Order: sequence, then structure tokens, then C-alpha cells
Amino acid sequence: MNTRETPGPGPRVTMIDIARHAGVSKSTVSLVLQASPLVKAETREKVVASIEQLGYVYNRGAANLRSARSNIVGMVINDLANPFFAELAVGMEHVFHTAGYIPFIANTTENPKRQAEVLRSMSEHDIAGLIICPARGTKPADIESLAGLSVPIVLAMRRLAGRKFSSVTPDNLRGARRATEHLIALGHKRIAFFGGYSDMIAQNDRCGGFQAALIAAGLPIEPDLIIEGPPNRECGLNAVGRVLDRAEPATAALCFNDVVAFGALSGLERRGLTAGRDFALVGFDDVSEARHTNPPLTTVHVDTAALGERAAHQVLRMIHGDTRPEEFVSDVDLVVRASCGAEGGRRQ
Amino acid sequence: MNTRETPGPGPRVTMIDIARHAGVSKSTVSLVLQASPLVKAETREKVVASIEQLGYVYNRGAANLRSARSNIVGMVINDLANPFFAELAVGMEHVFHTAGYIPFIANTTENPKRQAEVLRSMSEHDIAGLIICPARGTKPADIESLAGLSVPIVLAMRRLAGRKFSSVTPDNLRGARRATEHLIALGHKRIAFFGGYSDMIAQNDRCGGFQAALIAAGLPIEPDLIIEGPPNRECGLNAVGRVLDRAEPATAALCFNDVVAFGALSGLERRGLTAGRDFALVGFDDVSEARHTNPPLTTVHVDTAALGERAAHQVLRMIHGDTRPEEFVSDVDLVVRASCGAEGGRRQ
DNA sequence: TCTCGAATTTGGAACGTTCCAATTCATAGA
DNA sequence: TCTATGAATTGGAACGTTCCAAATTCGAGA
Repeated sequence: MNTRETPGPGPRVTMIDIARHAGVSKSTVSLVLQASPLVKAETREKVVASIEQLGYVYNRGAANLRSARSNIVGMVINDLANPFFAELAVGMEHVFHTAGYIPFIANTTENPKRQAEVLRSMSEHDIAGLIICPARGTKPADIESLAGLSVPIVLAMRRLAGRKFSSVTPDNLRGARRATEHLIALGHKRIAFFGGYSDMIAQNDRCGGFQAALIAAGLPIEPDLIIEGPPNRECGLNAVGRVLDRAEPATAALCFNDVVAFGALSGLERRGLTAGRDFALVGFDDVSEARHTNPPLTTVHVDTAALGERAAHQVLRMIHGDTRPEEFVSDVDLVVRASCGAEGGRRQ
Repeated sequence: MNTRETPGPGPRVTMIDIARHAGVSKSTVSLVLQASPLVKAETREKVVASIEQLGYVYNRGAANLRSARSNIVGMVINDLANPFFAELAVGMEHVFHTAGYIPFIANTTENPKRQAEVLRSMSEHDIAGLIICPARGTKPADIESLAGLSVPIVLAMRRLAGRKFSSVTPDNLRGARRATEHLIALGHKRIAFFGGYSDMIAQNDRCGGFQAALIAAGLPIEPDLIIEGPPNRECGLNAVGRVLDRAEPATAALCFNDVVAFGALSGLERRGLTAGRDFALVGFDDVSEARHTNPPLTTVHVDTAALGERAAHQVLRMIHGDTRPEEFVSDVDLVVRASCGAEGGRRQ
């Protein structure tokens, strides 16, 4: 009687088994699974009952073979341990989910080889669309191959020189410029930039905004105050030492992102210094932890969730046939907290 | 001459096309793709060249149809926005990656319906194994169905009553007990517990450890000092008010996890209070942000990456045929920082 | 040159679905 | 009762791979 919960790895239950069990043809079962209005309600119920009873699982591989229309979208993230990207991913997921797509996330940990494997695996699995935050060193060609397969692709956070891809990015240049202007207004003359590599476009933009502000204020650009490094805690931690142990120590720094700033916070602490009093520190991203650091971090606010949602909407638009690339740049905002030494927490 | 970079969505390139192009049979192409030692080097090269030239992508769906052996493993996470789970995921990924598996992550945001969809999608795609941090309210049966399919499953962080699944968890009970003992030793008598729901096993364990310590010290258990709620910032923020606005306010709290503690930190701040001076606060997990909060958070240290790695190794073991379930409980450690009011940062 | 075994290669039958054209079934109107 | 029409259902041919048994090629010894 109770055939359910068939245990063990017995041979896979197929549509044909269902058909036999329900006394219909495999075609009918297929129609039921596609919620076709063609089947009579009564028949549908019989079939559904059999499916339930035999514990059938749909084989999407086989289905895609005949008619490729997948409902999974890929999200390839370069650093999931960075809360910023986690927040970004959550924004994307929300949109995909309500649109009926299942997002699968893969983490590349900033490793192009791993990224290549992940992309390969995703394309082998016939994804409907892709959002990617490219790992450092990604070349347009690495992604091109997927695009050639006519998979809709949107770049998030990092654009790629060359071919026109759709992308969403915060206004890195403007954000960095504003942050730097703020530090200058507070009287700082030797301001450092921590983190990122000059071969990353995002770093170029942020560091570019930084330099633009210095130039506009008539301050010199001192190359050894620009400390390159991976965008992680470690980097910020080390950078502090570099700019403090020189003849003319820096008095402030703009960080490539909040995570670097967190590292810098540790670096200062380790030397017995306090951000905001002994050194002005500004981050970028405004991840949710930023307001809880010690001291709270002044940073460039990015509307992360909205950015993720925008990227997801772009992919959906492309999936639905509108393939024009769109480069979206979202506005940003400086949030002044204690780490830069400006008292008060007003938001400008 | 240059057939590469074939643009446009033209019909899919298949093994048969490669075979024709290279002047061999499809079987040979198949052998090449499986890196079989049977094919002559020379032939292999011809085939590889054709693959390269025509821009072929392997169709894993079709392959799985004939012989199911997938190289993707699923990781189903209940809250990716919680840095703890992000760190956990990173640990798992590392192991899978070096073992040649591609991990795909899905986020359920603690929503059982979404979890069901994700699990369904993953099983439809023929995963080789699965690690899941079950969403609140998950019933063994929800996962059972997958297990019936003989997919190796490991539960992470949250066990499930009933059937014997493999699992990895930190020693929640002991950790919570130690943390509570520490607060008691500092002289606190009215200690609250923030966050989690009593229908979550992890909460039972942590809250159980908390209560055990109270009882051992001869302190009463006051039900309205146990504030249930989702394990997020919001919850911690609100909980502070609840335990402070009563006739006999609590003077300390153990939080279900660090994220709840971060919220509690905000809650205190909002009332002009400082953790460590006006109220003792302890978290659980020791996410990497915990040392940077204001003040730094005393918390129960969990070796997150190791836990993730352990889970991944268990899945691999099961994939390789050893299906005995194993329940692994990892040791934990109290890390004393400033938020609990014990001066100094010694680690006990 | 012939023979034999080992080394390579190959055609065709699966695998579990979807799609199409065609069939069967019911119902209403004549 | 018969027919026409629309509603439901159905068989078989794909889809792109792997596996198997069988076929072919190669090289060395007789």
C-alpha cells in the first residue's frame, strides 16, 4: 500500500513509471508537469498522486536536452567573505527569487583559475543568466566565451575594459573624491590611499577620485602614500605601518573599502593609536558593520542592496530578450562618523 | 579560417560536430573528453584543436542522463548575510575545490519554502552531495526526500531531531555555559539571553547551557529575561529595551550569536549606555568583526573555517561510499574582550 | 608475407525528457 | 443515429551524451 519513502538507491523513478502507475501516457505526465491547461483536472490529480506516491524527481538535465530553458541563474562572486559582497548577493537573490529563478552562487576568492572553472561548470549546466563580480585579472575574453553562448551577463562592481558588457557599479570616482575632500577640509595635508591594485578598474576609479581631490586642492600626490594590496583586512593592517613609519607620516587615509579600513583600525590599535583622534580613517561601501566599529567608521555609503537588485533586473531584462547593454552607475554618499575625527555623526 | 568566436546564438555545437570536424567518431571525442588513456596522443590533439576552434561546450545534462556522476555539490545556507555563515561557507568551499568538486551555494534566508525550492532544484540537477544549514522550522522529512535519493547529506550548525544525519556543530551547550559562568563570576545576578527561537535546536543548546550555569550557581531562571527573536541585529536591538525597562533590569546578557550582540550594542548606544561599563554583553561565534566593535565583543570562539572543512570532508567521505553518519561536535573557547566589563583582553 | 594480439576506433542502443502530428473521446446539433 | 467540432490524450522522433561489443589498424614475430 505505502510505496512512498522508497528507500535505497533503487533505479531512478521516471516519467514513464509515473505514466504506467497512473494509467496514462508519458506525454500526459509531461503535460501535467508543465501545468498545461490541456489535461483534464481529474487526470491531473491521478498523475499528481502517482508522482507523490512513487517519489518522482524531475530530471532537468533530460528536459534541457530537448528544450533548453533553464530557471537557474549564476552569481559569481569574487569574495563572499567580504560582507559587502554578501549584502550585494542578498539583494540580487531577492529579485531572482520573486521572478521564479533559482540563484546559485559561486565564490572565486579572487582567483581567476577558479573563476574559469566555475564559469565552465555553470555554462555546462545551462544557466539562464549570469551576474559576475570578476576576479582580479579577469580578461574580457574569459567572459566573452560565455557571452558568445548568448547567456545574458551583467558585471557587478567591476567593469571590464573593452567590450561593452552590461554593468552596475557605484560612483567610485565621485565617492572617493568626496571622501578625500572631506579629509582635506578637516585640515589634512598628507593623506594616504590603502588597498586595491592598480590593475583593478575599481581601484583606478577610487584612487583616481582621491587624486583628483588632492590636485584640486593643490596638494601633491605622493606615490609612496598609495599602498597597493589585496582588498582585505591584512592589507589595511600592514598599510598603517608603511605610512606612519616615514619621515613625514601621513595623518589620514582613504581605504579602498571598509574591510581594508577594518584592518587599518586594527593596525592603529596595535600601535596604541585611535582613529579619529590620532589618525583620520575613511572607508568605502558602508557595510552594516561600519557603524559598530571602534570608533564607528566614516565611509562612503553605497546602496548595496539596490545595486544588487538593479543588476538582477538587468539580467532578467536581457533574459526576456532586450539585450542592449546598460552601464548603471549608482549614486553614493559620504557618511561621517567618528573615525575621521569630525565630531558628531551628521550625514552630509 | 578563423571559425573561433562564432558569435550569435546559432545552434549548439555538439560532440558530433567536433567529430566531423576532426575526422573521427563521436565515441572518440567522448573518450578524449574523459581523458581516457585509450586514445592516441595524435588523435587527442586533433580533437582538442577542433573543440577549441568550434567553441564547444560540454553538455553535462546530456552526460548525466546516461551516467550520473556529477561534480557539483550543493551548500544550502540559511543566512548568508551573517558573516559567520559566510566564513563557514568559505571553509567548505576550500575543501571541495581542492577535491575537484564545484560548490554551488544557495541562500534560504531562513525561509523553509525557499529552502524547499532550492533543494528541489539542486536534486533536479543531480548534485553529488549536500551540506545544509537548515532553515528554522525545517522538518526531517523535508530533507529525508533527498536522502532517499542517496545523496550524501551533512547538516551544519543545526541538527535535526529524529533521523540520524551526519552533522557538524560547535559545542553550543558548553560554550554558552562557560560564557554565562564568566558573567556570574563578574558578579552579575540578572542575566538575560537574547535571540533565537525555542524551536531551534541550536537555541535550545545555547540557552540550555545558559540556564544550566544559572542553576549551578543557584540563580533563578527568569523567563522574561529570555528574549526570543530572529538571530539578527534587529532582535538584539529590541531586546535591550525589553530587559532594561523592567522593575529589576538585567545587568548582563548572553546573545544567541554575534550578530544579535551587534544589534544589542546599537541598542545600548541608542540609550546612551556603554557595553562593558553599564551592561555586560557576550556574543557567540567570534566572527572576525567581533574584535573591532565598540567596545570589542567578548564572545564564544568557534573555529568556523575548521568546522566548514570538517563538514566538507564528511560529505566527501560519504560520496566515496562510507555512508555511516557522524555527528561531530567541535570544541569552543571563551574570548574575553571589553564588552563584558572584565578588563584586559586575556583569553581563557 | 602472413598471423596474432594489443592498441585504437567505432556504430548503435540507451538515458529521461519535450514536441509534434495524429488519434481518440465526448458533446452538441442535425 | 450520424457528423462535426473541440477537448484530451498519445506514440514516436528528437536532444547530446556514454557505454558496450564489435570492428579496424598496427607492429612484431614467424
